[in-house]
Amino acid sequence: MKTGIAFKALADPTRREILRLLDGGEKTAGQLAAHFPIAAASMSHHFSLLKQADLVTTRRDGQQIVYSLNTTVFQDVVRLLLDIAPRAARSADEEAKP
Amino acid sequence: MKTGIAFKALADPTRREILRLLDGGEKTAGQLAAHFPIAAASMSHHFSLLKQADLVTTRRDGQQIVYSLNTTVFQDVVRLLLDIAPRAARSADEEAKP
DNA sequence: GTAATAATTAGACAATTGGCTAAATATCTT
DNA sequence: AAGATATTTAGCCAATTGTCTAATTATTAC
Repeated sequence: MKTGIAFKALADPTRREILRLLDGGEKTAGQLAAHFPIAAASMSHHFSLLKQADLVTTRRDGQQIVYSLNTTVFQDVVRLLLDIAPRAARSADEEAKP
Repeated sequence: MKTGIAFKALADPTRREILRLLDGGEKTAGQLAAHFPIAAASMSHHFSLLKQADLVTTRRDGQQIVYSLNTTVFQDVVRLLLDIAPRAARSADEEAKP
């Protein structure tokens, strides 16, 4: 699994925000880009990283590329984070859904 | 909160492993360093980052510096990750403790 | 098939990163 | 106070990162 890449992907605030937006439902590259004061090309670079990490999937819809959150892999990452420090995580876990 | 820094701290495999070791209990800088094929000074740099992110705390015990996992902040990070994609996280969460 | 729109790729740039060695600091032992 | 041990700080370097503009590819509309 591409764990390392996933953590790196999460290290950037823009990419975290992209994932946040995608959790609300799939969006086109353009729709996503509109949320940031960054050149489209730079956004594309972020998309590429997220894809490498398998955190998002894409499909083409005509002229547009539609991005979706890969929930499966996102879940894997959460689990891996919990694995790093199961003890510490335990109580966060408890509190997460009371 | 220093969220961004925490995610950056997690982006490096060496640092993730340090946290993993610390989840087993506090350890001195030397004990931690012994687990890696990296110069002590380089390890010190990693420690410094983890401290900046508040993921570890330190105390001096004679000649040694003892590192501990800051479970509180680690939990915060887990929560923040869950916040990025609550929908996606939900099922990971479910499965985490059956 | 030509022009317009959406997105990506290519190449350049400064800034950051992770590693190193050497030097500095802090503590303990004698 | 001098030497040994543990750790950190200071510089240095190559590799990676995040951004940009310009050029390219893919699709749609005329």
